[in-house]
Amino acid sequence: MLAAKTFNQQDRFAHLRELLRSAKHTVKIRKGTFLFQEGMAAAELYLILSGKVQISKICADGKEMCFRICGPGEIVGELTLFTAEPRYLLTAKVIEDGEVAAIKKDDLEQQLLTNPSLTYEYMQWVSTHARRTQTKFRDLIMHGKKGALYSTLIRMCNSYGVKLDNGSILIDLTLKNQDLANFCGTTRESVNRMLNTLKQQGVLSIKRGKITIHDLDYLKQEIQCENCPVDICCIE
Amino acid sequence: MLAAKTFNQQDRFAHLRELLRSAKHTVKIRKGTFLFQEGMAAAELYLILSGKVQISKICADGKEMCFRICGPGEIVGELTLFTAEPRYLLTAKVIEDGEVAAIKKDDLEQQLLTNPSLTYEYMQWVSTHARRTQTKFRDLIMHGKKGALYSTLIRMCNSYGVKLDNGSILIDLTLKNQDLANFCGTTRESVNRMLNTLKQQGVLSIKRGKITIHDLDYLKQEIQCENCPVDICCIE
DNA sequence: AACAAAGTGTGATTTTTATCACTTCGGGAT
DNA sequence: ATCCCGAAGTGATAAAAATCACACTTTGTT
Repeated sequence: MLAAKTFNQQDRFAHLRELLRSAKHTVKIRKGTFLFQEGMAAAELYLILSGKVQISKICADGKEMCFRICGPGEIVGELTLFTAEPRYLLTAKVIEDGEVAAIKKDDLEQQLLTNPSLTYEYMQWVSTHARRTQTKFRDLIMHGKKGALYSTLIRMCNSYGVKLDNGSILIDLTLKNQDLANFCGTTRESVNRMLNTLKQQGVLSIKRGKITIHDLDYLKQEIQCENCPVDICCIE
Repeated sequence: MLAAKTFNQQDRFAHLRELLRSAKHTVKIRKGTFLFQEGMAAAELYLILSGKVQISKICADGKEMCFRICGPGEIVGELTLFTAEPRYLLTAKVIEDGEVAAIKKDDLEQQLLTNPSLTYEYMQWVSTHARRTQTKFRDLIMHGKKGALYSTLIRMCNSYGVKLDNGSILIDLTLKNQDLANFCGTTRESVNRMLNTLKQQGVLSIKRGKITIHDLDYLKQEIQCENCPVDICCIE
């Protein structure tokens, strides 16, 4: 969310982004550490300046459900805004060194409420986010695990995809089978088997941990995709 | 959402509700008809005055995923707010005769942006909603179909539950096995078998289509419930 | 009361998904 | 080059869930 999308769309959230960029307080983040963990009291949210952060829910039994992978320009911790006793619901793990700007939740709330153009942008942003989450989970639940994987791949094309000359789309993230499994709510082995079938069918190929989708339409067809707008059909 | 909760909580959204109640234009709704259907251009949202409306997504292959069942005091169609080219994403089917107040989307947006206490309440409302949706779908995906059903039952206790003298909780809705299946993303038969097992274990009982939960803790334990706040742990 | 319609309950079977237990591959580090 | 390690790949099996087919109940209607 609030990402500098690879598939260009004009920036509907210019004021909001600008405000966040003006934050004075920045923090370096190191791979393997946590920006925050679920349950922690939350007083700040973060704008990623560089590096990558993975947002996920960690279960009591060790299972992990991954929601998004955030890069430069994205905000994390936004779900704590406008809540009475704010605690992080999710865990933010740093997966690539970088730096974040820390924004005090209270300050930001103040600004969002008092600056009209910010108010408007924020409402638009939250609304888009709600629609996105709803469609995403619908996909994850309604067409079995295969549907969950296909939907995840389609959304990743929209979130992290780079269009190649030959028309294929490179998902510009290094993803292990396990990572993908965590996005879909399935197992590493299942993901592996499904990916290999798709490889054999020529729907995609994988090189050095990066997936290239050759036949996006095939994936869309299989989950009865209705071609929702790109700002809805992406990873959170 | 914005429901007059059966489990009392003070009304954090008093101004918002009041505004909506003041809408002049009301419409009678008849069981079996649709308040709106997905894909339709959306210019209004609705406050339910009486009757019941079911919000769901209908798939190309006939499958249905149910999101919520709304009664008096609840708003439907809110996902269209602050979107550029508004279309309903979901379908609202009337399941009990009643009446709704229709609110012009544009008017409401105007009010939400210009009246500060409304702005604040709306932001709180949307935020709560986002957290709720996220935790709900996490439950639906992470613990298999049994987890999906248990989570749905727990949330229904919070949304529609009436506490009985003996400590049990009556879910005050007439639900068919198929309805529950649509909430959980599973089949009627699976729901039936799971419910019967729970009956035998004394966890719940069913009388005239209404479920009473005797051992809520059992359900919570099975899905590693972390006792999130009631305003998060309910049906949308 | 009799009947139809809708919904529930259940066995048998198939399909999907997870789990377990390995083997193989590929890219650093020594 | 060789060793090592984490990840990928894969067969065998078990468990979970869906599907099919049909009997049984309940509910509402004439």
